[in-house]
Amino acid sequence: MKMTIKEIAKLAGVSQATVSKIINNYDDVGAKTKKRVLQIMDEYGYRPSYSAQSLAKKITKVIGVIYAGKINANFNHPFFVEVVSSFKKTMGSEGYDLLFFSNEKFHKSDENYLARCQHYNVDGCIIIGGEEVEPSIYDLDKSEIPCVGVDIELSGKKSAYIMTDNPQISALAVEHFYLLGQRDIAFIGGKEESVISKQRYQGFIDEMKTYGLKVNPEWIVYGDFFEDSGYEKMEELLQRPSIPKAIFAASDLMAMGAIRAVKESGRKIDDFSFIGCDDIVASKHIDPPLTTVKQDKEKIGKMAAYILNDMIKEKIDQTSIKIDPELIVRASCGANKAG
Amino acid sequence: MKMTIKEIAKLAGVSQATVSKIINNYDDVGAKTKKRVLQIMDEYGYRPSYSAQSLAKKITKVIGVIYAGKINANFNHPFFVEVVSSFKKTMGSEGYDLLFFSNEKFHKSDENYLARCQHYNVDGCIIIGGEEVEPSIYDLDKSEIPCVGVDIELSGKKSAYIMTDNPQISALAVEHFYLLGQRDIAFIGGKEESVISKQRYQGFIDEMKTYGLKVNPEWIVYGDFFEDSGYEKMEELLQRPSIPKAIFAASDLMAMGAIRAVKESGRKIDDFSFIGCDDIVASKHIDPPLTTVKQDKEKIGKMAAYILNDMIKEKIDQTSIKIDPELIVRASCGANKAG
DNA sequence: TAAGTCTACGAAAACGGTTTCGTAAAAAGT
DNA sequence: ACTTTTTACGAAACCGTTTTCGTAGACTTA
Repeated sequence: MKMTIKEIAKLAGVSQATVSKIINNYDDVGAKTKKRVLQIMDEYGYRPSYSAQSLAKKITKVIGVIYAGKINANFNHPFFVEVVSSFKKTMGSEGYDLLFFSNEKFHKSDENYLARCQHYNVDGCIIIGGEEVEPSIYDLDKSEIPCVGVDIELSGKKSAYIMTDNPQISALAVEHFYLLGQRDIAFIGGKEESVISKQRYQGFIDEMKTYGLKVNPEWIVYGDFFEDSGYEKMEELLQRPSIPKAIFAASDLMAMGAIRAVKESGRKIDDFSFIGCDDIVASKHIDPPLTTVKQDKEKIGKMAAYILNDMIKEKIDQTSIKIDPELIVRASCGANKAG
Repeated sequence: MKMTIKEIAKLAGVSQATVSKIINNYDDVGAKTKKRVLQIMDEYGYRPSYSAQSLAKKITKVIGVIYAGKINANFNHPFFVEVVSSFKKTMGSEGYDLLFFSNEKFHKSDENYLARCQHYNVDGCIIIGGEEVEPSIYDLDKSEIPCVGVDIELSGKKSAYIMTDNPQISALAVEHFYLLGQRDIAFIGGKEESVISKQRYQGFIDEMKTYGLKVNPEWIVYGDFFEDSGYEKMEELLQRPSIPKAIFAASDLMAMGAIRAVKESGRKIDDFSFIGCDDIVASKHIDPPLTTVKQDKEKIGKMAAYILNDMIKEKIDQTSIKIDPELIVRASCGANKAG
């Protein structure tokens, strides 16, 4: 049965206060008493109640995990899975558990994320961006709760954010295409409303300009980072009066979709060049192996954890960090294809 | 600033009790009073404290998510990501949030999962198997906390579990190979200690027997469900005095690794046939497109949620469910390759 | 109009801990 | 041997809710 601190105290013949002190490692409790109480706690499998504890202390040791989008889609996007996995690992070693908010609730009530965080009294939270952001996120951002954003720009004084250098991502892709002789370059962005899409678009435009390449507005399209959208958008591209030969997709998944589209259209895949973004596990296995701009997901997750920790401990505030991307060359735009 | 129920009560000129009743939709509170209090709560952005609430009621509306393995690896395995994603969605619509336990804590203390669940007083939990299971899981299993297992057999009276019909998975694979004329079939299992590996192995053996095929013990190897292990195990297989021509891998990721291994060995990929398991997103894109035994991840997650819900509401107990697998034929064992 | 029902609300006891502060006894200092 | 310090512990207030039960007054009913 479920023991309470009171019962343990009685069994041990001490006061609640003493038991509590033992739980919390106070040093004003005698060695033999401590041993005896510990032994009793163990024997009865006593565990302090989290609710009671976090009510009394004002600390929860829980971090809220929030997918900023309206549809929670990114929960299973490989990029975010890896980022969150890394984040979880390092937060875990700091003693935090992760609370994933379901945004299905929004359909039934007027609750918002700030309310949820306050309700649970989380010590801090991580906000996953990459989509059009649910407006209530910004209330959270402005609040007193430490927040770290990934792929979303936060500006509150208890907020920080981290993302790969997005313009740089596009620059790397465009440069690679350029050096390979490609001139007809298309851009398949992610969710158009997201910051990262805008930044990647801007980086794309700028780098094209740098190389004196002209960007064809008909070749700028937007998906949602997932495979299906890459397929659809590539289909559209293939309908254009003039068809691009080099495709930069803002995610590997979309690049995979795009490749599938040209294959299914019956065209020769070798007539096209593809560069993706993320470098997910599958990218090296697909046909053709995908050249991509790698994001350091492990590092992003780890850094996010460090930042959040420091913010919770009030050691820092309001930072923003950019991580360098890296071009991974595989076979999806073999040099021989250009011209 | 953070309001409490007491302050709201004072502002509204009513008692705490009345405010509480409004929060909890009691019907013994007057309409005008209710309106007034509601308006004040809204104005001050009042949110009841989760800790206080769950201390007073005995309900948390939180589900614990536990990866049974010692290393938490499955957190980012595509199969489990999709299962959990589906689970999350349907639990979310029932008003539950998900608490992911970090098992890093184990390195620092003697805490176990039951303790954690009791500590947080979760309403129920989902346990993700597929690995060698951390022993304390079974204490949880035997406890009063409703548990649903995925790919792990639970036996407590408040426990249930769900998994794909594993022997059937192997049977489908072996049959397909057989009908294609393959006779030299190897088996790359997942974590050898896991139930699902054992069941798939058994299914493999049995079906081989059914077709009068002899199983070569040298061709039975075990990885860990991830890509690297598939690569390594295939490398080993390629060292054998006699080399198998058909490989059934217990996960698509391992199949991908195996394919990579034969490619890198310089052998012709078309001389080998591969069947994977799971049907993850990438499988259709790889080279060659992977024939695989699909697991219905969406359904597994959803069913797990339904079961858990029913158990929490004490409508059922101790069920176990098997989901049918489905063979998805692609190009990785083209009929022309057999012989 | 007296008695019985409702309605709307509040007092107060939980829920299971933490933490401040006070103090008796033991140890140390002189 | 007497004061001072330290050690080990407990009383009690508090954290923010929920929930039972009691009751004053308004409303019905006969």
